Parts: sequence; C-alpha cells; structure tokens
Amino acid sequence: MAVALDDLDRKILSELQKDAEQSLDEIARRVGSSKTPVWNRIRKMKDMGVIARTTAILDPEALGLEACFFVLIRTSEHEADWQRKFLKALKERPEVMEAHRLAGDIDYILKVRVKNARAYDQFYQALISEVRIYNVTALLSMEEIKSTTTLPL
Amino acid sequence: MAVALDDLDRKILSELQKDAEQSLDEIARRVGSSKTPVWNRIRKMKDMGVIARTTAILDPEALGLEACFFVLIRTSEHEADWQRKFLKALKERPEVMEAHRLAGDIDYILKVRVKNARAYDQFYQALISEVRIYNVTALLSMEEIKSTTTLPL
DNA sequence: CGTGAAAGTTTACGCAA
DNA sequence: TTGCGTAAACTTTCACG
Repeated sequence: MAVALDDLDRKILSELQKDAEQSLDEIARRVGSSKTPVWNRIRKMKDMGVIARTTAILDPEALGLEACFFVLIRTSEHEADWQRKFLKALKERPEVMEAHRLAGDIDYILKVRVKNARAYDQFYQALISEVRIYNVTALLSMEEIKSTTTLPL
Repeated sequence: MAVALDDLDRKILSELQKDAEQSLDEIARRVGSSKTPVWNRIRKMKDMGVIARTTAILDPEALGLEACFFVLIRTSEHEADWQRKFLKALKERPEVMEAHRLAGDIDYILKVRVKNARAYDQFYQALISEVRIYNVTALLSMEEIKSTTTLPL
C-alpha cells in the first residue's frame, strides 16, 4: 500500500496540505520546479490515491458545535453480526468524526462533535438503544490544544 | 463566536466539505442558485472564518504512516509554567495530530500518527524527557473504522 | 439581490527536446 | 522527464434588471 515518493513529491504534498487553493504556478515556484512536472505529479498522486480528496476545513465553534467528546467503549459481544450493526450505526451518524477499533482492554474509541452536552446525551441514548454495549466512558474536551489534518511527511 | 447561516450557506458548506475543487458553476447548480450569490457567500464565510482553509486530505497508509495511537495522559503538575512547556512540546511535534485538555480524571488526550510502534516509542521517550508526566496509557488503533473532516451541518 | 457578460487567470494537455 | 505554448475553462468583477 505504501508508495515511493521523492523529495519533490513530498514538497508538493506539503504545499497542498497547507493550502490547496494555490495555483500551479505558485506551488511550482515554492517547490523550485515548474508547472508541467508539478501538474503531472499531482495527477499521479491523485490517481494512486495518495491525495484522497480536497476539502474545506470549517471552524466548529463558528457553526455552534461547541462540544467534543472522546468515547471509550468496551463490549461483551464479539460476534460478526453485532459488529456489523455497531459499525453501521457509527458510519451513519454524522456527529461521529472518528471511530477506531483498538487493541487491548478498551475495544473502541470515538470522537464525537455536538452542539452541547445535551446533544451528546441524545447521541449516547440513541447508540445504546441500537446496540448492546458493556461499558462506556465519555471524556469531555475542555480545550482543543491542537487539531491538524497535516500529516508529517 | 457562532454565526448566523441560512439554508443556502449550509448547502454551500456541505458541497465544499465534500469536494473543494468543484467549480463555482457546479456548486451553484447543486445548491440551486447561481454563480454570483454563491461566490459572495463563500467569500463572506472565508472572511468570517467559518471556512478556515482548504486542504488536501492524504492517505496515511500510502505515506507509510501505518500506526495510530490515542494517548491518555495524567499529570501531577498543574502550574502555568509546566503547562506552557507541555503545550509547546505538543504543538511542535508533527506526529501529534490532535491534542485536547479534558475535564475529569484524565488530563489530556492525544492522537498520534507514526510509521510504526518503534516510532511511537521514540515519540513517547522524547515527550517524557521534555516534561514530567504522572501516568500515560497508549491505545493502539487496529482499524480506522471512520475518519471524516466533514462537520454535521 | 440575482443575472449575464466581460476581462483576466489558470488549467490541462499536446508537442518538442 | 521537463519546458513551452495554447485552447478551453474558470474566477472575479461590474453594470443592469
């Protein structure tokens, strides 16, 4: 799955992560190359799936999404059918920003963005009514110290 | 901090979150409006900071970043000076994708993206040598079930 | 406030080296 | 692979309905 990228590819990706709206000429200038090679490389990396998509990053506070919870989940159920239902529920809920299956003691972690604590409770009630869960711990974020989509290259 | 957005604004944001490279004409068509109003609204939302930036989303696996850890941190230190040093360390380390200060028992949670477990251990050793930490639990992600930057509108 | 068109940029690609 | 040149497409502004 990993792909061979040279130094120029990495510089281009770094620029696109900083600001995907820069023109080709601008990017070319910054990475010390010119339009055609930059364009060819960008296209190749899109085709290969290194660049998945380009998106607008919005400010959650400005949209009134002021609460962020990390949810640690333990389950007693490990059958395929239960898991399918649980994953489906997570994928369908837009307030679930991230969901990971974990190694060890805790089975799943979620990151959930909502308007306020009440909205979180509604989400929680809906989730446990859809699937059986053994134990849930919610961690409330007081302050987002850092949040980046910029992967280290 | 929250901003008044109407239905058309929300539709535009939703399109930009799906794909920020769509042309104005395309977006206008999808949201049932036309170029100029869409352009005016996008500019206003950028000025107001609702749209923070636009960025390329890369595939971490394709870049060889195959390990993702959630790190739960408890500290005994709560002085301003310690905190300043700790936050600075987090902001400077590119492998820290997210960092939140929490309410309750656990003080901080981090999301850390690295090449492998060895790279995580290097990060961990470096961090604890920079600042005193009372207790750390690392949760290793086995599977990224969901990961989105698309906020619920 | 929306429509349409005009002017200036940028992209996307062919072709030569 | 890169660099140049260009047609087509897109962005941005503005005058008018």
